[in-house]
Amino acid sequence: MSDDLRARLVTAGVELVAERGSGALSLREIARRAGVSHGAPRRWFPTHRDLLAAIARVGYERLSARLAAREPHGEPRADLLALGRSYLGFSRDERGMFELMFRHELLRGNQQDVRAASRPLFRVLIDLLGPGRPDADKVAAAFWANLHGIAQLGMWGSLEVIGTNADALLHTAIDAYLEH
Amino acid sequence: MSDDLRARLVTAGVELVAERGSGALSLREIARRAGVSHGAPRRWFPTHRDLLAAIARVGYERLSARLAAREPHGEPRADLLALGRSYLGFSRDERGMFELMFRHELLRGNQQDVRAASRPLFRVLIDLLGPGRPDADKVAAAFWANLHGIAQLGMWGSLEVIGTNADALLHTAIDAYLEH
DNA sequence: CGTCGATGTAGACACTGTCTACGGCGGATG
DNA sequence: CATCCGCCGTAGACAGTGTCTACATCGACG
Repeated sequence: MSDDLRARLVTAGVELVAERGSGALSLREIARRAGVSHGAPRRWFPTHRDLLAAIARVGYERLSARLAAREPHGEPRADLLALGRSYLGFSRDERGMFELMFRHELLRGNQQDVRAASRPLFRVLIDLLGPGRPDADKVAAAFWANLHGIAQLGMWGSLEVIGTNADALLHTAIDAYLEH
Repeated sequence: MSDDLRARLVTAGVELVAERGSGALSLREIARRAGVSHGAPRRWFPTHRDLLAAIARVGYERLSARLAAREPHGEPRADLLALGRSYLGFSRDERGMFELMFRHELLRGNQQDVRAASRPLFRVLIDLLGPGRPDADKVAAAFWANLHGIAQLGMWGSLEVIGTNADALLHTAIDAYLEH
């Protein structure tokens, strides 16, 4: 055995991205942190990208957990607000991980992980946004996109420049999508 | 003279990103394409990041031009649709450039360029979305975020998986933001 | 004509991801 | 018990990268 090293490499990457950002995730640095030589990761991950994808996967799980942790009020507006705040809060608190999770190159072979992570989010959004509509899935996807776009804008500081913040934009997005 | 080389390096980068994607923009490859040694760019751009930022800047200009090219119909819904399609079309046609333009590391010192590029877009959005509202700027920003999020989702193929497409999501976003 | 600053060259350096040969160790097999 | 064999990590090589520094070249100007 064992895939002990495999897990150790992933957690080393998770720590690294939290401490030093998504730019510090070189293969050799992760190996160094895990206490092995630079060739060792290759036994578990064929390529650097695969290791990064595995690290991003725990990001998806953490985001899912955070979104699931909220308890439904029953009132759509309050629930949407709580959900959106969880999402935006994650993008703020785990910024490096969030960047990693949605890197273009990584999403190539990883989009099924994204889908798996966003499926529960989707179901909740469908319940909250359009319980009877035939296009409820489209509405949920569009709101998802809105949420993600707000997170992005907030992350690279384009919002303070305009004189607003992510929470205010979340409110106006909810207003827009809730006016049935 | 001359800042001839400066311009040549930028256009070399623009060609390169169009042909081989945003991952092919190494400093040395750009220099090679411009026909100079790998040390030459340093005279004009202190660092690799600065060169990339200059390349992204022509992307901002192209996007602005594309958005400005549309002629207003006068009808908000049709105008929003045309505007959104221009944005989404750019993200599809100039994918590598679009990725480059919104890279996290680049936007550090470049966000004023983003702002300059998005200012005209903003004004149009304010006119179309909420001509009389006090929170018109927030509505415009939120719709901007929605548009951008849709472009992102479309780019990494998450939409076909759900069984929809960017244009359909654009329609539902417009529906949401145009109700009242 | 001589000097000097600007501009590009060439090489070094540390670092990266990938590939390959090798060593050691444990467990299965004879 | 002895002997393989396969797994797993090591170590070095290789090409490529961004940055830095010494050097060459060339044109303008006093």
